[in-house]
Amino acid sequence: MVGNIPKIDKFDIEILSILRTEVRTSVLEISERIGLSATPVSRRIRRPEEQGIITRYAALIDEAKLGYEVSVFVSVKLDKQVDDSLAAFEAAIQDFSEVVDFWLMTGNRDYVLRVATRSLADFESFLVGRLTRVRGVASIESSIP
Amino acid sequence: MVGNIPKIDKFDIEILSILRTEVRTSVLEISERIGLSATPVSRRIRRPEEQGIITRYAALIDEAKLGYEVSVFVSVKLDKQVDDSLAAFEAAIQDFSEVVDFWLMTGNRDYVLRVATRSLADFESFLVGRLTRVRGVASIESSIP
DNA sequence: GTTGAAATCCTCTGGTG
DNA sequence: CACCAGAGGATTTCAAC
Repeated sequence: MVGNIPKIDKFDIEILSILRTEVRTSVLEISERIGLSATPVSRRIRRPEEQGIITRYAALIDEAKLGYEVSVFVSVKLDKQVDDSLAAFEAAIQDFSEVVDFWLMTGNRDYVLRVATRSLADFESFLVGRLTRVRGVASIESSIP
Repeated sequence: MVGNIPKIDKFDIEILSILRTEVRTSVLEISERIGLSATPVSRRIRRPEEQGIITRYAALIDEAKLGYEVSVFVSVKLDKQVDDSLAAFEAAIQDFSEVVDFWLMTGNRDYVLRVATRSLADFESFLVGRLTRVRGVASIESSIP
C-alpha cells in the first residue's frame, strides 16, 4: 500500500511537537519532559527522519534584522498556453534568492511566493526585472504582511 | 540606534545559508566547506542566535505523511469594531494545533493562516466549529495549495 | 579583535540485562 | 525500556597574528 500512515503514539507526537519549534532541545531534556529514557527517544527521532516525515531541519532567519525589511506575498498566475510552464517556472524561481518560499495552489497554474528584499525598490526591481520576465507568467498580484 | 543592521561578512552569509536548509551540518563540516576552523564557525553561529537573527531551529514536518493531507491557506479579515481583536485573535489561533503558520498582512486586520488537517471534513469542522467562532472574525476565504 | 589548535566537556548511540 | 560504557562532536581556553 502506498501512502501508508505510520503508527504514531503519544510519545511520538510529543517529540514531534517539541522538534517542530525547538530542534536544539537535547535528547536528555526531551526524555525528561516526556518521561522516557534517552535511548527510545533517540530511536523515535531517527524513525521519522528515515520515513521522510521530518523533511529537514531548518534555521529560521529573521530577514528584517539582516536588512531584508520587505517581505511580500506574491500571487502568480501562469499562462495556460505553455505546457511545461510549471516545471520551467519552478526551476526559475528556485534560482531567485529573493524567493523564500513558494506553494502551488489548486487550479495548477496559480503560485504563491514569499519574497524578501532589502527595500521596496529592490522588490520592485525584482518584480519587473526578473519575475515578470519568467516565461509563462500571465499576471501577478502582491500583498504585504 | 534601534533596528541597526549587524555587519555580516561573506563567511556569515555562507554559514546562514547552510543553516537555513541543513541545520544538522556539523561545525566541522561547515568549517571545511567555507575554509575556516571550527572555533570561529562556532562563534559565528552563536552570534546570530543571540542577536535574534536566527529566531529558532525547526524540524519541518511532512504533514501529508502523518495523514494531514489537507493543507489550506485561509485569509481572515477581522472586524474593525473590536479594539483588541488582533491580540485576542493571535492568542486564539496559537491554541489551534491546525494552524501551522500565520502572517499579519498590511491593513492590519487581514491575516493569512496555513491550516493542516487530516481530511477536508476535519478542515471544514475546524472552519465552522472553531475559526469562525473566534471573536472579531468578519470574513474568511480559503485557497488550497 | 579574530583566528587556529589542543583539552575538556557534553551528548549521542550501541550493547547488555 | 533502563542502565552503562564507548565514541564523536561542540565549546572553552590559550597562544599567535
